[in-house]
Amino acid sequence: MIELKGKNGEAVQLESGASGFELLKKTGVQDPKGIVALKLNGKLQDLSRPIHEPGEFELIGIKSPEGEAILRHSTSHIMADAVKKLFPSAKVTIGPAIENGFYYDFEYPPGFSDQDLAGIEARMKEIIKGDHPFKRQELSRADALKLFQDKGESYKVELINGLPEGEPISTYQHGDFIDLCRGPHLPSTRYLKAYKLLHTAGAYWRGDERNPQLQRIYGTAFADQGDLDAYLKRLEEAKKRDHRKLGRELDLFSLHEEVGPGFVIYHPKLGLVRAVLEEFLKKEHLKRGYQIAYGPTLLKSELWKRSGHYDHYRQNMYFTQIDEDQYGIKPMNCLSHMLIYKNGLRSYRELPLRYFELGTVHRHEKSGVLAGLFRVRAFTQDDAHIICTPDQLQGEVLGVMSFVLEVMDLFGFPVEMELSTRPADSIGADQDWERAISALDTALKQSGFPYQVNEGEGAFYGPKIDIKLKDALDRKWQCATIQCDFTLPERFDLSYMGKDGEKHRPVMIHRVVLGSIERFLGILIEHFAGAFPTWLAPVQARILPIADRHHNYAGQVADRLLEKGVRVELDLRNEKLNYKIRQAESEKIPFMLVVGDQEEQEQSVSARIRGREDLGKMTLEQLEGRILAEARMPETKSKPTRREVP
RNA sequence: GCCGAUGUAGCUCAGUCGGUAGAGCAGCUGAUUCGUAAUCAGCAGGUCGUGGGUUCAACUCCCUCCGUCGGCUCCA
Repeated sequence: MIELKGKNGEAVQLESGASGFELLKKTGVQDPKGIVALKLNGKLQDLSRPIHEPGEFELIGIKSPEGEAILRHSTSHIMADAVKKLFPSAKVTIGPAIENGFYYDFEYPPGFSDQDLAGIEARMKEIIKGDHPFKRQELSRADALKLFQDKGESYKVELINGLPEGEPISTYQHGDFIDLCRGPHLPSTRYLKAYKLLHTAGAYWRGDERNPQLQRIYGTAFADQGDLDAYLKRLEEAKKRDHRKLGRELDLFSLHEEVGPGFVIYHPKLGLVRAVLEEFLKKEHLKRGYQIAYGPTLLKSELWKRSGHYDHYRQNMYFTQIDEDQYGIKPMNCLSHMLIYKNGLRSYRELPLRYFELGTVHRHEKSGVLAGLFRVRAFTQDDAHIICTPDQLQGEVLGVMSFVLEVMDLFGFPVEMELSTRPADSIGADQDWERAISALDTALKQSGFPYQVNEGEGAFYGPKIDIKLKDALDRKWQCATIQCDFTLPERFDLSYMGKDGEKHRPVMIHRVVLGSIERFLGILIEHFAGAFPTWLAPVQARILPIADRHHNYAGQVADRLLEKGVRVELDLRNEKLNYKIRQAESEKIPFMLVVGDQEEQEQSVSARIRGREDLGKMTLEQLEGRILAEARMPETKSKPTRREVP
């Protein structure tokens, strides 16, 4: 007999070698069918596996994150089974659970189309009905190789050969379908109640574009139909908020085949939002001791060679010729800022110098990655380069982090942080990289924020902290980034006079807060579903007179608000109030101000707020107070920085 | 760039078996002067993404290219 302890301290006596099912019975859990696996001493395993060791156990419910992952992984096996039955020439590769679902990659040169999905789903249904248990088997490397070689599953053979010595090799079988797999899995196919295949896609074997392209099928599965429906509804909701759709409907921006892919045309409404956002950014940067700079779009290729961009970033750059010289169109804003710094002798007393530029950059992105405002070929960054002494580096990184957090907080976005280290294609000395990484790492630790490390994902000139925000639909977006750079100061021979009267090398931080204005606007559009907060709304109030005889008074109300800087529009069209309201609502205008006989007599308005009901009548003073409170540009809590003559 | 899908009026979408296009909304004109999500009537609007091919005849079938969408790789 062995003793197992549950999470809540309950002890269960079990015969050594008994299965998880027996353990399940002994715990007397309410809904045994809702338990899909077991965690034994921290390791997940199938319910069917025998238990030999005492220790701690945890029952994994189908609705828990781990349970859902198991459910989805098993669903991918069942789908692979169905695909092999319908398309016997398809070769299986890998099929993991992912966030919100799963996929399975097949080598199947004819490719699957979305029409095939219904057939595959139907076949899956039959397999599920068969109530086949998932059976685990461990086998020797030689047996495993033979098994999959005989089946002609060359990708599985490659995977087995890649497994480290000593790692147990296991297969899972349900019905007559066997797959190389670590597990664990559902007890049987019947546990799968709610699933849906979503779409097909191409994907490279092992994610490398030099490898053959496989056919991927994405799907998802949930514990019950309700959860699946809720998820599908969320996808629908996301579709409704798609900034490309709203961009058209709200007349915000457009992209044109005749202009070129990835080049955004701002319509006046989004132009206004952008202008307000940029004003906000300028204020916040000035407040924090940044100085505004501007550089040209074209710089001679010689300069890009010096910076390393020509050798390491050329495939993303555009070049052009002027007279005898080749010029590069800037993909980053740093070079001009380097030249500002170099324009004179610098003293340690001047540092840190923080150059801020709303700089428009052009990058040659692959055609397949372009998407609305999210991924474009020309975009404007709220970019800055901080040049400081090595001693100041840590503090500056922390300063940028708190800047980003304050701004994200103001918009109401939660954030996540990531640290990216040295990539394969990079420049600079090892020791500089180490110093830079440790500077960022220390700053992160000091901030107390949890973070994840992405090995080899840094920029070619230095490591970076990426800050990702989460929007209203819980989707993550890369916006802010803080990059540490020792090599550009080296390449441009930047220096400053130290206290000791010697020349020293400064370090540099590249950083953006919102990142790309285009991307950030796209995120805002989706986050707010097009209903911008009043301070950003292109039109803040619209005045809706009931009949022609109220036009004069409507004009007076408009003038009064206009004088206070409110963005007001008059709807003097010969239409019924209902029509005007409907239109103002669909244009997401925050304040709708109805004026008729009563209002004119009382010198008031009847206000309606977007998405809500009638607020009732209010005097013009009340109205002004209310609108101005919402229309004022918000500010982060940081106090302005003093400036001294160095 | 690669895999798959897709492209008809400003927008959303019909268009059968191949016989050169239709609706709603938006627009314009007129009537209506109206109290919290669409007043009525009339008019106008399209080189069916591009170029080529098959055919007596192509929005429809085939090929090319371009754009877009979903992914892969990449990324702010």
